[in-house]
Amino acid sequence: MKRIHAKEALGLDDGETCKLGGWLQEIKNLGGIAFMKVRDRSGVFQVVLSEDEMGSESFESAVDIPRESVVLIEGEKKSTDQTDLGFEITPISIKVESEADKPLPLGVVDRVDSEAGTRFNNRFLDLRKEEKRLIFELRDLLLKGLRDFFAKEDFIEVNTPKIVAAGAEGGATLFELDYYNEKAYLAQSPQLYKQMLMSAGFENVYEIGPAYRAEDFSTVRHTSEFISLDFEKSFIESSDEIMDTTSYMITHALSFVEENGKEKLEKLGVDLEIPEHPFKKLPYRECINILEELGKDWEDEPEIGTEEEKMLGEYVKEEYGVDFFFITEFPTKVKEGTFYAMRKDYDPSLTTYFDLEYKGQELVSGGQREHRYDVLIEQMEEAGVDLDAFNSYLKCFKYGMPTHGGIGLGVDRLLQQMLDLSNVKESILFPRDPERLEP
RNA sequence: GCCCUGGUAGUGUAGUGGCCCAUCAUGUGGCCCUGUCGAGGCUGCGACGCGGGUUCAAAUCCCGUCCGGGGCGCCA
Repeated sequence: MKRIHAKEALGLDDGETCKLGGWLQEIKNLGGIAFMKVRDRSGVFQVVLSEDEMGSESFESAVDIPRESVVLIEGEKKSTDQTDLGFEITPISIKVESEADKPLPLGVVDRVDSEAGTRFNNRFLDLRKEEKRLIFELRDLLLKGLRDFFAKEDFIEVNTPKIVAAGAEGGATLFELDYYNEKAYLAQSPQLYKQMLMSAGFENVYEIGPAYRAEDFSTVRHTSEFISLDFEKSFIESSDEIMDTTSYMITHALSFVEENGKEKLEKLGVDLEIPEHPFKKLPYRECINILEELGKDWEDEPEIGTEEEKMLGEYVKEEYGVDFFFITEFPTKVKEGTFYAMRKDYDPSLTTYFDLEYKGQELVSGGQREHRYDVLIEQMEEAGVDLDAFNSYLKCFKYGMPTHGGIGLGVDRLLQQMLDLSNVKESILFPRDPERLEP
């Protein structure tokens, strides 16, 4: 007999036999009668064990099965109003496919909390909890929603190398590795490759892939390995086009999640607000003014740091009732390392670069790139970049490069903020940070 | 990199110099219980991260070390 899920058994007639399988969540033994709670992907079903009907020996061996063992139950379906799913199983046979050790290093349904470190050390058990699995089912919907948008907008999905010879930014955040006796790095960003594809004439591309940063951080919004969504568009007139695409993309993806994940969102208690296109734009300089009005006082140069981001997030929420807003026209000084950022013609102290903030946290960074070879070289020299390391990148600017721009978005952060998760690591199956390489 | 916090049974905690051969819960073992769903009752098991030091006395104070959590910088 083929094994079916608990939800499917719901459709069976009373008295029909079926085979169900899953993880033995708990046994409530009342003496003479006992109830097994078995969990599969679709839900938790109940198996009724009666000593009178089974005989003492099989009753005793059944109630002795350790929690979280994998069991296969063949039995008769019986409707009842005494369980959540509306039925229970009277077993004909109970097979232990894989017995769980005792005690569990992490309780799946225990009435005590566990620390995040303990949970991540035993992530396979942690992920058995419905509320954890739902995060990843919603992540799946989010990625589907994003891909759905790009398909509609005529973008092609690409994959660029993750083993690279040079980084997009400074060297301090690069993971170094040995590449056939040559020095190589894990890619921080697909930035330079996306640009080369613009020169190749692909026009609209996007990539969803890992990015690596060797930063020594300790925050709830950083990880050493994250999934970056990057897109790049050619023949743009200004960075406004990039911002437009970004806000369409996000409204589309969040609507997709809401439409297809209503029940999941509800189970997690998330009230997902779908933003309206276009998103609010606040120039950097204006943000500084707002912050000053809010009572912010700088000793030196005014800057938008983490605290300021949160203040601005609260401000736009109150003032405009929105979770998303762009900080535009980043000063060239703030974007010092970003040598490929195009500056404003009318004021080279400003760039075309912007950030997108979601609930007071940085989610996206992007802008128009400098496509003019000579200007790019100047900016690289100014940034103190070793030009030789970027030969293969620079070459593509010499033989026909259209105007272009794009963004990088932290997918894990988007999910984190969307579901109000306390730490970005909760949105990653097996997160990496300076202290964690396993599991 | 700087700063703040913490490490006590499998899990989560109480205990800040003697009242601690360490509290409670959960778990786990044994026993009782025929409709549980945070089942219930009785009973047992199980821990002070590591190394030094101070003291008559250290889970508690000091130093070092290892390992968590968080803030800032930085960033997606």
